Amino acid sequence: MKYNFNEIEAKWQNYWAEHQTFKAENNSDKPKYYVLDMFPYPSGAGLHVGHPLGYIASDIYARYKRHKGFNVLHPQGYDSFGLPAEQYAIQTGQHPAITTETNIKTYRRQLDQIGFSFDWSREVRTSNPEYYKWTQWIFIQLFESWYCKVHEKAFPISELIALFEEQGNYTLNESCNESVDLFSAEEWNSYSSEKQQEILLNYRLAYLAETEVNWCPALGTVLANDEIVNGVSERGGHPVIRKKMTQWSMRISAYAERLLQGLDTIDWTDSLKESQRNWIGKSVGASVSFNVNDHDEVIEVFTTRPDTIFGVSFMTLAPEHDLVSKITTEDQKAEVDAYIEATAKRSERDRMADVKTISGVFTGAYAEHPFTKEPIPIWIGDYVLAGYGTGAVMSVPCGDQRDYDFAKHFNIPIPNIFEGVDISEEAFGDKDNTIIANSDFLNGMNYKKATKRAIYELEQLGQGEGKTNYRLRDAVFSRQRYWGEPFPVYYVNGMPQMIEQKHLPILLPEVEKYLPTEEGEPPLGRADVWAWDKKNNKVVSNELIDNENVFPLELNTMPGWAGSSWYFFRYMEEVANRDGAFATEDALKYWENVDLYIGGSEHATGHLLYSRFWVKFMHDRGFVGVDEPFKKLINQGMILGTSAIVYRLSFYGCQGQRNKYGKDTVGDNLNKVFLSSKYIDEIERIFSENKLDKEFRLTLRRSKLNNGLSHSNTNILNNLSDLLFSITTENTTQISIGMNSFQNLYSDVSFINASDELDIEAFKNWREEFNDAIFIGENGEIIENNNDVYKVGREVEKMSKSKYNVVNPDSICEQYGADSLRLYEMFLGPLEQAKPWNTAGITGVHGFLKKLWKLFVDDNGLKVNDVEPTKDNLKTLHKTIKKVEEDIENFSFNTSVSTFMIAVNELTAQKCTSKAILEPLLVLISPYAPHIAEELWNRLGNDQSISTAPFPKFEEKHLVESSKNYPISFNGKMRFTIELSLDLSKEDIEKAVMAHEKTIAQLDGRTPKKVIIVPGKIVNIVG
RNA sequence: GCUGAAGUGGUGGAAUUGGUAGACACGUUGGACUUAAAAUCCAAUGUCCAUUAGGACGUACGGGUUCAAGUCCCGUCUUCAGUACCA
Repeated sequence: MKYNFNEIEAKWQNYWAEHQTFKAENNSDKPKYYVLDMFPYPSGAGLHVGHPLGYIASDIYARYKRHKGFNVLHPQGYDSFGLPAEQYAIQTGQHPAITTETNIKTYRRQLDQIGFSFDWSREVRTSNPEYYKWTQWIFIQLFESWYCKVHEKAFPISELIALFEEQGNYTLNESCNESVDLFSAEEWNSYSSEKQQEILLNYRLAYLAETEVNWCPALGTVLANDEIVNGVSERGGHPVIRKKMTQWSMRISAYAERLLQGLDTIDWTDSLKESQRNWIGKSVGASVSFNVNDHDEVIEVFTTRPDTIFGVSFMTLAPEHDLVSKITTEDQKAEVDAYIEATAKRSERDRMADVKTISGVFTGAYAEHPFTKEPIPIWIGDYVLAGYGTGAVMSVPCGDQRDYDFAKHFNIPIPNIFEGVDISEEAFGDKDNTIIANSDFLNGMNYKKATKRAIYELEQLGQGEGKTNYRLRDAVFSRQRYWGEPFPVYYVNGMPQMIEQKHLPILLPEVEKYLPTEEGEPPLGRADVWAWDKKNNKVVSNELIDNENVFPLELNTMPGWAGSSWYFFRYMEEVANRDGAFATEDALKYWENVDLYIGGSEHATGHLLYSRFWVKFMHDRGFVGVDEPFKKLINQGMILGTSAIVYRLSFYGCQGQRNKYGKDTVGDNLNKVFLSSKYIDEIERIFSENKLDKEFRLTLRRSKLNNGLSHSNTNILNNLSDLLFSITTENTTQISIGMNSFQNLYSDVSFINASDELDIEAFKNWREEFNDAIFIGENGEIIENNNDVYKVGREVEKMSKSKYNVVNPDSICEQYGADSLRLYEMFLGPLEQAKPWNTAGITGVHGFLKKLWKLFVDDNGLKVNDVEPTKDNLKTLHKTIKKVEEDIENFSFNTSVSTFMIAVNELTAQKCTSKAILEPLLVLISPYAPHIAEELWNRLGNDQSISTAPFPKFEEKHLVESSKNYPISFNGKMRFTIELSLDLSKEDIEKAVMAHEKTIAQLDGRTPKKVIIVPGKIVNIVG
């Protein structure tokens, strides 16, 4: 009986679906375990073999945990709002919902055929109204909250209002925008409701503010920093400019410290935590105010080195700094304006790339040193960034290399305030070995002490204080797009108002076109029915807007990360109970948070930071019990494609006589010629051995080679010469060939066999331009009727359509089966590592599955019986149990596949037919190759799914050995092995080894200086 | 620049605590079966020297510690990912 994987896999996929085998229970005596994948955006291209890698790993873990007696939640869904469907809608007019639905169908079919143990009954889609209702609800909660820095916690805004009414804002410490003025309780109470709302906006965690944004005119939308790659939009590569706009923002900066501290409580990789730490960018130091001479202005700076305050010899402002225009003197105005204009023209990209050029201008103004009262010249320079800190720095050239370079360049004095340090060549930045000098009351102190003292003195003067700065900026939350969550917001006199929870969801309106309006409004500006009737609590036609009862609704939509910041809670709730809340209290309490999260590292500073922020907020407000969403996180590495490259001659150098009609037919066939990769390697070798310039051309002449080169192998060129002349017309007398004579073209990888040989017929028929191609093969033949083979060059790079290296899982499943695909993806290498896909290798794991099958079934049917297992059988089984269990716990799935292969090879050699061995083996394999495991399990007479079977128990006693094959080394080099009993003492081992004939031969009469014996491991003889 | 990860046969990769480097698989070569191909099975396969026996070299490069180093320490180079001229 053959291993008919197609039939088996379809059978069990249907069985699992029908029996809801993987449905999680919210009431269970078992311990819970929540395994989650980053849900996919359903793109039109469907899945390629790289996508399921993480899903396969998480599925193995989920299935393993079920065997281990856990109640496992392993759901899946779709991040179904997003730009591609909208772009498609703009091009074709098809509603994004339809595109999305179609794509989801494809995804589901592809996912199903791989045999995942997802609980689809809990599926979520972020674009479903029943889902985004709760995204809108969370947004409202954020709007209705403020952050108290004293309690490090968010509270309802109503409590802040109560505080304002009682004591104004003089005494409060809360996270708010910088611009808020101080007011007393009386003043607050006297403000109009509008003014109060305006003030409150500065405190809300979701707030409306004018922000500088990355505006992409071509897409008509704002982009996040991580959506911009090299200064152009990630999608489409359009230019991006900076622009001020009124936008919804999220006050994630309030949570900077907690997001940082929380990293210590979760099991993520160091590199990922480090990314987040860098992104949050905490630096501890002081803020210092410098009074500007002859002005009322004060320059605020942030510094991490207040201890170097006496080393300040100038100040530098960002060219965009507000004070620049106020303090610049008449004399310097022209120069300053010119500089500002020049900077504005340079893109952010230019400014960042060009680190070496030092530029700046003196403003003519001076600030006063807080302690010495000396005047300090104020400069502007583009190395100071407006967006970080206060956009101004106190420059200490002796302690900071950039300040040093700037001072040197403009001949500004560089006072030395470090004891015993030479600063004639470069700045001294080593704060751990610093002793301060020439600094009044700081003299003789180290960095730590001087910092404390400087801050103390600044505080006495009222010109500074200790301060912690974070790089993390508030996150812009508005997108000028159609296919996203609409805001539950309408405007009364320009002030945003929330729609009450009971009227949610606010459904996305219909529009005729999905483009921004001609006036530059977002696509929702095209909706005719997009106004809020406050009396009747419903969305009504825009014509009814009267700004008394009917008001305009928000035109922006939410960004992609809104829906993905909380979806893991939605899965916790069974569909039947989903209406009343985003998840019930019981469900949240039972499932808590995600135990294992698997996904790509590209979300390190986006999704993974935003969802932590939302969860912390929801925790503060008591909506959830946990304050971190993902306990353990693993990033799967990318699966790369192995492109196949064919080399086409592309000629510039042919000479000869014209034909009798005077027509130039010289070499006219050569541009159809493809050379096998051997020739390319050889020619490259000849070029490098002779140190030839890339432009050099080898000259091939008819019937003789004349290139004047000394190299080891001219045969290949002679042979090539013969071949090429046989292809060209009679008139060709000379062919020049160089490194640039080859055009590297991609072949579709499906035309390549396991030995890198091209299927020439398939390639010729692939595209018209290749129909009459001529191939020169590895053995120096012009290929006709399989007389030679053509080998392609291979290159590992990202899978992409244009490189024809994309492999689709559908064809793999059809040809080898889902179990082979699953095993092979794991077998490729460590989960977290990037690795190339090469379909050729899949025969290895496929062959393994066939061997496994044959262990159970032969031509007469099932051959498993109740015979007593042998010692060897038991040893193999228990060795395998131990290794596989350790591997799964360590996410080392590649090595367990090898372990299975070894086990099956051994059991085959042992001719094992014992059910006591083979049945537990199936359970071990079932997380990896569930279909074949179910089938054989079923054939062994089990009527329950194998997924309910307990994981086999490892028993040490079967692995206990009585003897060991000792490696005997001489001076650390292993020479031979000796089989010795493990009971022997050190002395006995030494005796046995020294008496052995091979030892005597090896020593050749010498007496060893020393014999190292590690019982059970090794013997090393020195001397 | 900084941070993080990595560098092992022709290829993907093993070696989890310093103890037989190259497991497992692909590919290659030879053989069996077959009219033939596919499939399957058997054997060999790090490099070099040697008919054999055996030997030398070998985990990016240069040093070091150790009876023993892919693994630990110091220095250098290369690749990949992230990032911020961050005061």
